[in-house]
Amino acid sequence: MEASIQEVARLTGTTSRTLRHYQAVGLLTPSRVGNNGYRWYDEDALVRLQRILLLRELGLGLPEIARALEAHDDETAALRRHLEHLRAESRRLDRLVASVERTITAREEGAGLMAEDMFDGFDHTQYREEVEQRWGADAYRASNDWWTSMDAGEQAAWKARAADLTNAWSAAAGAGLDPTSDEAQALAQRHVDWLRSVPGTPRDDDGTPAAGYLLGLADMYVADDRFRSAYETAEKATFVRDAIRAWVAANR
Amino acid sequence: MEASIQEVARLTGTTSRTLRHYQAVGLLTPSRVGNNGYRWYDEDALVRLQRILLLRELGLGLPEIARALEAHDDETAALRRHLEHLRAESRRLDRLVASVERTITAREEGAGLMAEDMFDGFDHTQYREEVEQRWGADAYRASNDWWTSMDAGEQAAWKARAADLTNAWSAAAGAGLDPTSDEAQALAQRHVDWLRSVPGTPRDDDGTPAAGYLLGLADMYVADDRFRSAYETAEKATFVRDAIRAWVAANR
DNA sequence: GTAGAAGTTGACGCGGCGTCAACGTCAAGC
DNA sequence: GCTTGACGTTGACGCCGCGTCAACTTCTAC
Repeated sequence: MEASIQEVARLTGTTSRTLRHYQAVGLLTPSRVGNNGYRWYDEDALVRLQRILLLRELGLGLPEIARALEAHDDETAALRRHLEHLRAESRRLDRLVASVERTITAREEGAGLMAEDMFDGFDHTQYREEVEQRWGADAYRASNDWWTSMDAGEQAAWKARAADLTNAWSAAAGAGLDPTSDEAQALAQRHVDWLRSVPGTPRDDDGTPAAGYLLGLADMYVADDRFRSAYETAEKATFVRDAIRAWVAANR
Repeated sequence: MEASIQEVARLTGTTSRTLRHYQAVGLLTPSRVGNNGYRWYDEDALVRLQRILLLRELGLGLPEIARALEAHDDETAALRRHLEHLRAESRRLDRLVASVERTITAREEGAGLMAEDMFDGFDHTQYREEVEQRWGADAYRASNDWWTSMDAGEQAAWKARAADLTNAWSAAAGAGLDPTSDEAQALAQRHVDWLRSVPGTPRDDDGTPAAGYLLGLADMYVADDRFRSAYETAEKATFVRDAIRAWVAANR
């Protein structure tokens, strides 16, 4: 009629440690405790344990299980609440998976766009003439030479950095921030620093990227399909443009 | 050029506590520490922090982030591993959701089958005559009276108990256990105890459910479509039958 | 009497920080 | 020069659900 703690553990496929824990948190009290301290469980305790284990298998936390077992007919309600919770978790995971997939893709291909077409981009857009007039037609060749001189590992690292920057922009834009906020301006600073590290970038006398170049680039992010798609939506590309414009206004 | 810990926190949308933690786990070291102990972060540290935060947003753990940042071009590989992990988690959640849904359904409807048709079931099957001959035609009426005499709360509690038993059977059968294993026999014991608590159950002189009744019931779980579907598959219903048969053989 | 199985309590550990607590530092205003 | 308040520091506990020692007692069988 009564079972020892190990017998209960074997019967239910759990461990004695777990049973002690359940007692510690007030979830399952042994029906009897011998004067030697041994715990004994009767039929009722076993049934209660089964219900606990069932709810646990369904993913409920111990405190919720305790609450559900208090008011007996409230269990279905608890399950329904839990179901909502699980569904929300599932959606969160799905979004995460999509995010990771996008990041991997960005690092493999999108980064290439940033890295290789960032300069090349001018060749295909309405800005071409203007840019060539201002900074000369060999800016592309210079950057291309720089790029092809790196080995695969260096290129990969550089791509990753570019892709992360794109991702950070996307996240900031998606968070509903203001383009003039601290975070956005910090990103703009990173963006400028990143351009600064790129040979072929047109510069002012002090070596920093030229204000006109930055503004032209910012406009292009919105106007050019390929860049716009790198930032996912037109709204996000606009956010990037406005943040860079604000940065130029504040720092030049 | 350098930012204080709070400035960094504001810029990146995190907290100073987090930055200290990252230093404690060796993930991000301040570029400089004043002789007053204050931490200062430069451009490089900020870039590293951004990459950390990106990976964290994607759900990677701090140790994995540390590893990914060690070997720079290994980040994409880390993301790919992480993606697999996330997908597995997603599948697990989906299974959980399905399980919870099934349990709720079982408690609402399936339990009704156990509770109301458990006896009624005889009326529709090939076992009707046999059962009526052995235990009398008024067994159903007795149990029906008992059932209708409970209020809604009592009925709900009883349904939940019945549904849990069904669920436990389903889980045990799905786990690939042997019908004669300790766990399966514990379930059979619960099943018999449960029948024992039901008025109208044919009994032996000692008040326990009659062996013949148990065996008939066990056969019916496999033979009758409605019971078989309560246990989801024919294999699971067969598992229940075999476990009950083994229990009868061992205890009667 | 002794070995071995099974029981006990007590404690740390995990992940990623949030949240006190208790105290030092620095710039600004009186 | 003193106070005030913002900002900095280190240190420690808490969360969740137990797994996993450790150190010890109790029961059972030979």
